Amino acid sequence: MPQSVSPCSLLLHSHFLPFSTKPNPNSQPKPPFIPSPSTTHPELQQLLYHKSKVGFDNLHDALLVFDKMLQIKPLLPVIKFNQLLTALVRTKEYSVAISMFREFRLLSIPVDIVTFNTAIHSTCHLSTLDYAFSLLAGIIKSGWVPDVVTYNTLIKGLLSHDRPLEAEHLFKKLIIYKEIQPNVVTYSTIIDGLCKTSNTSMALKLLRKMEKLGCKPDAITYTSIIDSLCKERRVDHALDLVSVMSVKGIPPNVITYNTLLQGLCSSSRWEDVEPLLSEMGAQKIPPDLHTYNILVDAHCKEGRTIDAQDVIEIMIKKSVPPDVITYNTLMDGFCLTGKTDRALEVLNTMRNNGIAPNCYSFNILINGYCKRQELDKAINLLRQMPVEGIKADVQTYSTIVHGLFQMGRHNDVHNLLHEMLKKGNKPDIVTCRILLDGLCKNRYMDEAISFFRMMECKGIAHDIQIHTILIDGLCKNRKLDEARNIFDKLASRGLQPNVKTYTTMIQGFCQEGLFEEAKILLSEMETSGCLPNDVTYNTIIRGSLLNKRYEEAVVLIENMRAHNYKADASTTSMVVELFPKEQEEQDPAVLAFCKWFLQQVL
DNA sequence: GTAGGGTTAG
Repeated sequence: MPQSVSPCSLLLHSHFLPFSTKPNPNSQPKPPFIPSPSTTHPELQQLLYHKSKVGFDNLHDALLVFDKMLQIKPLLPVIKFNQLLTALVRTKEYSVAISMFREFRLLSIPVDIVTFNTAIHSTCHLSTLDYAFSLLAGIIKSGWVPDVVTYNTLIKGLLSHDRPLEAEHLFKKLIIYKEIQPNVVTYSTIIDGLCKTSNTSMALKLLRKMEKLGCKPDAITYTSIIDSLCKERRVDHALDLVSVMSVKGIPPNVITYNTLLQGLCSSSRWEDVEPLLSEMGAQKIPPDLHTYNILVDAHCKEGRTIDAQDVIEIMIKKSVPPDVITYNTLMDGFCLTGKTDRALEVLNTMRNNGIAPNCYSFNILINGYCKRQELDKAINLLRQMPVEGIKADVQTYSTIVHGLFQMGRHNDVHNLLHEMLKKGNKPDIVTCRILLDGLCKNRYMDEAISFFRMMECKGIAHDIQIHTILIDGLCKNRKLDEARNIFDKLASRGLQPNVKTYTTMIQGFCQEGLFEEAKILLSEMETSGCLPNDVTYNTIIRGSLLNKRYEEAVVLIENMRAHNYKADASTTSMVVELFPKEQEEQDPAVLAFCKWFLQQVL
């Protein structure tokens, strides 16, 4: 016989409430929800329907509803309990949803395939999928039949846990044994998985295949591929696909347009932004919060914080109030232009507008301070975080550690890393990169090499950036042979050098007078399909000057200009330095080169 | 009543 407070509720209260009772400051004030003995069944049922769409405001409400439901005799239909679980999923309380599902079973509350599917969905959001598959076994053992939703959920779960091969295997098995008829969600899920693992061409093939098999793709199917094409900088292809959608009578929605807008902005296709926004207007698709946030971000990344603020003004006028992401983006914009004081003002503005800063907000500002070498201000913010109920994360600590290393304050690094571990933050690959880089930059080369070996043993050194950092450290500390040794082993380790890796090694060769080797590596880089960037050109040009290869410098500079790259400050100042101070000491070749170069630059 | 797509930071 269920009590007024079920054992499950007690467990949940004691275990989860400390983290979930804080009211959400973003939500409008609402009358407190307390289902009382006078709450009628129809009221409760209506509330359940509503909450299954929007989620609960807090866990406490959810548990009160559950207790109330248990008191009703005869038991409410299964659909109502399913709505309760769905509401928990909407609140992102996945582990609570699973506990509650188990409670259903213990209390012999009837469940159906939808209940199981919702439980599986919750499980897929947690760290392990084992329970999801045991639920699948449970469905079959209990005599139910898993449906297409069950399998779609599991496929998505496998994909989001980085297990694409198992997802593919499951999909193929389902087809072969005719367990289910895949639908548009099945195909869209797999297409998105392919897109997110850089297999866009396979995704396009699957798109054609599903159509051939008579399954009509929808806007979501196309949006996944459009996003992938945009991220690969194939924006024109993405635009073509939108035309295809229109021809096929699949109208793009606001997410499709936002995806494209993001693609245009990241590819600096500003001239195409206005027309896209007009098209949205013509299609009667008003911009949403995401749309505005993309625009704010685009302006900020270009240093146009005034335009970004104008967009925010428009948002407010159009009743699309800015959220924490909007303000964080603006703060980042101010930090990018070195205006940390303005960024701090934004932090206060958001508080005044009733939007609570989150961990990101602090991380952005801390990063801004670290870049300006204002480490004490960064550390003050770190101390302010717990006061506001925000827990610093691994990124907060890594950012400050990076800043401390840049300032040469390696003694403070030690303490901060200890604090980070003590507070339960696990270092990630970025923390490792920062530590390795910091050791190299602070001339702890032997320690850096030992740290690298330790990472190798733990299996986390398999990362091109880690190798590049070590190669750079070795080169800068005049250990070219060791650097070269590691560089030569990259391919056999299955690592592909990137622009930075090549450029670092080229710099190493130039610095040691091995200009021929640098040139060979540059051509190797080009043949491998890795295009030199502005830094590569500036590096090898400085190398050619350092090695007195003026004629080659001329060719390289012309090459660089043909690619629309410019000489940077250090290349330019190097040329200026070359100008002999005394007329009599002039070397005609040097002088000719310098004159030519300055003509090019000025 | 359950499943699939888009925005911020080291």
